[in-house]
Amino acid sequence: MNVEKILKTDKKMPLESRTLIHLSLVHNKVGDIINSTLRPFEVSTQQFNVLRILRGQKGKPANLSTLNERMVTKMSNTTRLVDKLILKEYVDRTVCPSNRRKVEIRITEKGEKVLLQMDAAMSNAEKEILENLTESDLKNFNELLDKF
Amino acid sequence: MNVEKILKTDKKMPLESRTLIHLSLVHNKVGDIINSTLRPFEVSTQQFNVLRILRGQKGKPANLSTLNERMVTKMSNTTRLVDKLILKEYVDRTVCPSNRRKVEIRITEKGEKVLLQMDAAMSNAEKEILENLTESDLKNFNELLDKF
DNA sequence: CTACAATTATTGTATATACAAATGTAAGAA
DNA sequence: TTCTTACATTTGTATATACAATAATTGTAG
Repeated sequence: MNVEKILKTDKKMPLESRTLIHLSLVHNKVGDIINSTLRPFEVSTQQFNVLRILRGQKGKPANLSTLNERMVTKMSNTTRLVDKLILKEYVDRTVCPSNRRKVEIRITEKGEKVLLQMDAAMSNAEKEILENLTESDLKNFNELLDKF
Repeated sequence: MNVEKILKTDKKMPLESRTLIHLSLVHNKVGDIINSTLRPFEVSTQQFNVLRILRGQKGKPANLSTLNERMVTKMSNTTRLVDKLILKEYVDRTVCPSNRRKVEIRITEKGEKVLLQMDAAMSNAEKEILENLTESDLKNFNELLDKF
């Protein structure tokens, strides 16, 4: 990915701005690939993330705040995100008996099943996205990301 | 930025997935800072980008496809993005006389003026975002981004 | 010249997201 | 108890974005 070519400019950009633009371009490219990987399953990236988090709970239900902590979205969106997953019967939501302000969200059998299929597709997508990076590149890259 | 801490998990993630999540987290953080930097000026990041591109044209008008090429948005959104900038009187749009399918979009005096103020704010934001990265980090980082 | 295809931009519509306000529940003080 | 405050989630609303359909103009084959 060449920034100048994509932006169709030959102007010399300051390294700082160039870095942030570059980051954005890469993020977009990655996002596009992930979106189109998940499209056949009719879930968004965020919905996929919710499903993964719920599976990680290993039966233990998650409430909205927990989901929120581990995601990028805002609270209000998480509610509606879960609404959509419920419609697809991938998760269920019940009021928490010990504290009725809270909700308990769990992945369903059906949810687990489709999630497995998504995993396979996503794993391929990841390989495709990162095909030009060696393991040492990846480590290096993560270290740099840590500095942000 | 520590991925595991942010996701509040102690699970060992595969390096590949971790990298993509890490990238997303950093991108979000950067986006948040940029958004709040631009908020006082009541423009979105995309609107800011349009203004910068138009200034780069140095008087030469840009049409929608040109803007599009240099941005991440879709065509239809660019139309509405420009609509909003016109409302603020930061740009103007006229039908291209030589090819009436096209439009000519220019930054106005007023637009140039506020853009200068935004530049100053953004330059500070950039410094803040990148304060922990050395010049060699930045070069290194850009090289790695090129591999995506 | 006419008909059809290609180009450029806009509009319609559904979905997504941000932010603030509202709802319902719990916990603590007077 | 009742009042107040804090908590967890949901709803309302404005704005943003994606994608498909449409409109307007130009280019071109016959």
